[in-house]
Amino acid sequence: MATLFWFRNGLRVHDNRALLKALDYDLDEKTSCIRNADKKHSALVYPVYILEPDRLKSGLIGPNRVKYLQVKTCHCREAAVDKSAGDPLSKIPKLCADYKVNKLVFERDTDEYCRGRDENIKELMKKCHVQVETYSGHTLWDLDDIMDRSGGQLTKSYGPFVKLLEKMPQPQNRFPSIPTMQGTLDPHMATDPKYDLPNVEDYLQGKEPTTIHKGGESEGLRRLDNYLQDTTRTRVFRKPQTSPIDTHPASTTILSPFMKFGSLSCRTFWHRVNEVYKKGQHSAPPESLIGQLYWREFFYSQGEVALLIPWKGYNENKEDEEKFQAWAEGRTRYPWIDAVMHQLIKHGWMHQLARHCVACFLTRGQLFISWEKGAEVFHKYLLDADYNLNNGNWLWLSASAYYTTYFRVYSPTKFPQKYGKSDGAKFIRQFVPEVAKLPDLYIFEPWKAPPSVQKSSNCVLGKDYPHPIMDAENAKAENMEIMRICYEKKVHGNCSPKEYEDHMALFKIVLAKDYNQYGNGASNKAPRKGQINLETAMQQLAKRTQRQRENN
DNA sequence: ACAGCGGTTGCAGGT
DNA sequence: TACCTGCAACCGCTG
Repeated sequence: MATLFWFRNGLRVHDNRALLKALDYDLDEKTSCIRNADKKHSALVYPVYILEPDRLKSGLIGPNRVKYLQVKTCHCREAAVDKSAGDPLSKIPKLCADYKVNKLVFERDTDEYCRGRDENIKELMKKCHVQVETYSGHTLWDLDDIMDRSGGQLTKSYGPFVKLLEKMPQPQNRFPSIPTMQGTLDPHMATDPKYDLPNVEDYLQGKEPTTIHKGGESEGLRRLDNYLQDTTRTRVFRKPQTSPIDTHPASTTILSPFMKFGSLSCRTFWHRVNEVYKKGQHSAPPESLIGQLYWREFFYSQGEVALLIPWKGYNENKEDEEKFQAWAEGRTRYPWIDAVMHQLIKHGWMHQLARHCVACFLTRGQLFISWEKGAEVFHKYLLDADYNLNNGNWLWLSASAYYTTYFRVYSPTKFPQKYGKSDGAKFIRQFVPEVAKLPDLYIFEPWKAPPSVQKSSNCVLGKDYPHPIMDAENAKAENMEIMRICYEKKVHGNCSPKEYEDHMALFKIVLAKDYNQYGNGASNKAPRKGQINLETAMQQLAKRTQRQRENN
């Protein structure tokens, strides 16, 4: 009899509990040791990876991530992987029949779509009399254990969540790499061309991959080694202190794509970092390197949240749709925003704070367009695109849930200058050639360059380079006022279903931009100290811009 | 029940 | 350069 091992995430042979189980190793779960490492294998194991053409062809996945799957995603190349393509619901039963399999093993998935798909597979397998074994492995803790420990009511705040994690037993130690797969595989696998790696050329949509980032298990482990070699950097790592404009080298680890595919084990990451922490003082969550792993755990653990802020984007008018497209393609003519979007499209990776800037711009900052539309664009282009983490971060940043200080808005012009004018300018020049010749002084705001400078920089506004799609300061003031009203009426994050009707009624009012009705006057609460309505906000803005003009 | 506290990463203007 | 405050006053969680 034989076992089918289905690779999805968890594309690795190091610390792969599910794969070891499929190979019928006797594991000591307490010490993460293999008791019978030199065992003689009696059953055949067929590892498969199934490309899902519907998902690849639908345009939901860009060429960079498609290509990422083609590189040696894990050492299993040596073991040969069936190049199956098709819908798993029809493919898996067929593979089971072809290989005369009586057991299917895979690592449990974390997202909605995959969990639903896996439930269907389990039902099918019941009918085929194939036993199904699944194992947790993509997260540091089994997500069910986290939920149990929280008493079914999981906090929406990171701090208490970390306290919860710290009360849990330590993450399981990493399992050793598989001793050998020799003798377990169908001997034909080594020579039969159908076991070659999947050919993904068909799914590239005629576009060439442009990313500079490499994938694969070896590369992930090498990157981790390389980063941890600098023990001081590892110990003092504080995420908000790292820089979004550093590219060569980046100021963070860029291990997220490996974590997404599971070609680097989160337990390997956790234990290796903690080994370095033993060498001296170190930073702590949320800012530390371990803290980053806990953010991942946080968003994987979160369930549904109510989405009540009336973002634009679904009954959109033409103007909003054009603005959305401009954002998505890096044509807002705010060079920092466009540069980050071009980095996304070209390389498939940006620093977290760069993601914040463009996400803020699309949602509560400037365009007030739904975070879901932004999340779709990120999902298509990011190498590390992950349903839970992507959506969770968009909810956070748009202040739809989790994060509530909506009045802290990233400036599309000032933010990149925090890291030094010349370095910020260098980043923009890398990705927005139209403004590359502008001096550092004007590259963040080309429309402020005097005509002579525009001319000598081949960047004449309205001729070589269009004007911005809207005034960021005005849009910010207007949107912040809508957000203020939403928050005042508790139209955000998690609300109880019984409040829903009230909120729906408010939507209509907010959507109709009837701000003043719902500003100070119509509120049943006394106005808070300092509360302003839209009109006042606009007046203040006018005053500020007047002052700026005088100073210039 | 409710006041007080803490919250990964804002900005502008100051020392 | 690194840190301070004022802005206006949000939320979830804790005791």
